Amino acid sequence: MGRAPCCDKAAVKKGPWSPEEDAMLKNYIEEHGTGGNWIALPHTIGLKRCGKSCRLRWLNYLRPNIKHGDFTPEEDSIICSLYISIGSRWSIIAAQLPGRTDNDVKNYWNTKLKKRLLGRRKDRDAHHRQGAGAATSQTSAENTNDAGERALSASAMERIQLCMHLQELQNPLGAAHHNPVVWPGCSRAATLSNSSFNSNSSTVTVAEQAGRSSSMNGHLMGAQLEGGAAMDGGLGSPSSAENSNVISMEAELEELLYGEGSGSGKAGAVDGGVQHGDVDWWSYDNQVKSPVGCWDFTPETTNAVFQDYTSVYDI
DNA sequence: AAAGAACGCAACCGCGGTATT
DNA sequence: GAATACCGCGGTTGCGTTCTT
Repeated sequence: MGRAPCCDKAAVKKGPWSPEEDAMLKNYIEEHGTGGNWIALPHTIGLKRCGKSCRLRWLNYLRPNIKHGDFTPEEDSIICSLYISIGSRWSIIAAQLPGRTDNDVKNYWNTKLKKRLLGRRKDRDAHHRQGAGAATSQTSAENTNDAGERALSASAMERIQLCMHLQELQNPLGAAHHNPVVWPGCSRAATLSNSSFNSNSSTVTVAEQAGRSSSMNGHLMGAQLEGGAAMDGGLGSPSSAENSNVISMEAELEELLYGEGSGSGKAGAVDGGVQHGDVDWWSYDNQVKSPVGCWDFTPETTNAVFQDYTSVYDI
């Protein structure tokens, strides 16, 4: 038995909101509140809109104190850091940015930040494929790579790349993959109240929030470690069995990230990890002054952000 | 100046979680 | 405990705008 539709699709208007509709909704909610029932609200007002649509319009546009326009470097920093930590949990990330909505943050990440940070990945991939193609024809290793790309969500891949970069900044010789930010199950849960990212009104337990959803959308753990090795959102250090799985996972990730025979996973890494392979795929433009110049803040700032997270996760 | 491509944003869709009956 | 209804979230789409050729 399927779920009943929340509204009569044929009877509701779709598409952009008119100023009149905005005014009706805004006036009513400011005067009466939502009444705790978004589905009934449009009928009450006389709007030919779906209740969900009204809710979205209110939350993303009409609500007081909504901030529109450019994001500040501080906001960029928070978004990047939280994305690394918890992935595409936009509502949680937006909660740390007063006046920003999850939709705003999501759009900003997808259209600006992601491109800025990962824009060079295509180049790297193209370069990698070209090299592999020159050595052999379609190898099984390459096929494995492709399968891995499918298995790992884009979100997970991005987080891995970002974390490796940040860790290499902090410790160029260290194992970038031993990062509880990427492997949240490896460390104890901690709250953002210890970090610089807690809002005035709410303290978000990132690990809890991240583990709350059984689906773990876009999360590496959910995608790759289901079964015996699954690490369930942070309940202590992994067992030795888990460790061995993590190690094999790391090997797999190295394979995915750097290709066959990458060894330590640092193949081609130079100058504090700016480059992987032959492409400085973290750089945004040619005027990069620091390895993270694309973020418009200094390596010190970046390290501070990372330090926040290492402390949050009690490394 | 025109056409096509790329971009950015608002809105929609579908699903999972949770409260209620 | 099961069925139902609603809420909230993340992913995706559609379309207007801007940029490039």
